[in-house]
Amino acid sequence: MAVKERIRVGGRSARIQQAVHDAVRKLSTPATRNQITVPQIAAAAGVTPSTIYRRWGDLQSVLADVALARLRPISDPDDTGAVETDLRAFIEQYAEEMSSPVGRALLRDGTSEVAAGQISVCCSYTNDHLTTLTERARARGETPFDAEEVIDHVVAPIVYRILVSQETPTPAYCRRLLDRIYPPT
Amino acid sequence: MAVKERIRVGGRSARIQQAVHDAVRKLSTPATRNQITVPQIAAAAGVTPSTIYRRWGDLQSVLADVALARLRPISDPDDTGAVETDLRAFIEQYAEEMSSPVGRALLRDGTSEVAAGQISVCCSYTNDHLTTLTERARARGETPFDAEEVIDHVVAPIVYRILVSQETPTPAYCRRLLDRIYPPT
DNA sequence: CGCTTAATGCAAATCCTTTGCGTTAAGAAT
DNA sequence: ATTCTTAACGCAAAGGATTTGCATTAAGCG
Repeated sequence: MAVKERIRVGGRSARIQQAVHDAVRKLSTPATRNQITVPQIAAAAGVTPSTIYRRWGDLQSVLADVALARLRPISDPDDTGAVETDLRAFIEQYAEEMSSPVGRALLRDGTSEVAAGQISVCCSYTNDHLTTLTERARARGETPFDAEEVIDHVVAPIVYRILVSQETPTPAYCRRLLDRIYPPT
Repeated sequence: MAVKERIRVGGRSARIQQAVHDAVRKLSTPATRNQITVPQIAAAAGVTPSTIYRRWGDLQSVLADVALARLRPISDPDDTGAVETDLRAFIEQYAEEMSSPVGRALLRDGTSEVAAGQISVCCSYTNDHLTTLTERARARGETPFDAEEVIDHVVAPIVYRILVSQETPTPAYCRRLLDRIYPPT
């Protein structure tokens, strides 16, 4: 179930959302992560379970929401001065972030939105970041990379390893993937 | 939770397993897929819910078990006589199968297996199939493809689309990916 | 300041899940 | 074939989770 759009952004509503997010983070130790329940979160956040059910729908959506909020800070990839190094830096950071237990959980929660055919937000974040890099490149007068190709042949393999085959993508592995986009001279 | 190994394979145990599988399939219309409950399955299968909980642990595991049983028939990729067409046929079938609600659910269930560092079953199926194809190629005296490269640059993008960006990988898209392994002459 | 209404709290009702215990039937031994 | 052992099952009660109706609170607005 999707998270409700919040018409009212200020005051109590925002406070409760914050309290719930904090509660989830506090309860999200690696050991207990799979046993979190809505009533637990509610108790830790000082609200009633029904509030959470009404606003988020189910546990999965709460976790996904928190996961997304937590991914947002990556938003601004470092500006290294050149598009190739920008992309390499971003991908390395992305792989490291997503490989961690937290990142992995975030990835899982972010992709487990079940309901409608709405686009996964954690996917559009990645798209946004890549777009930022290409625009930056264009502003510099550089030839930008093909974002779709990077998604298919760099991001996708990294995510596949993390999510499916349960291997950790090493920096060396990431570099090898990137060498397909920017062949070493 | 993993499905219990069944020590007793015949008789009542097998009958119930079959009944539960049939019940899930019968209840798995695209519309109702997300609202199936264990008690529903139990009722349709003519058993008590506690039986299902004890044997499978939770709803997720039941669905995963059924999904796996349903995907097993893919096991033997068609033999088209040449390694390239073998791979192309397999990938196309794989993409189609995994794009379906059932396949998608399997991928999800496969990745949501949290417990130990055990390798995901649906991942090892894929590995097995690719190994089958490479061995077949070798037996024919052909040069086999690099399985890891196929995973990274063909399978991974397909899975990423299904799982993360929620697009359907079209046959044309799959062919384009495969053209990187076998460039069109 | 008062009005309107979305969001929350509370509590009851419903449904899902777990668990203890007696029963059934599969598989092995006689 | 019969008996024995025990895994798997059914039943029912207990324990949580989820849903829902209704009263209350507090945002946002004129």
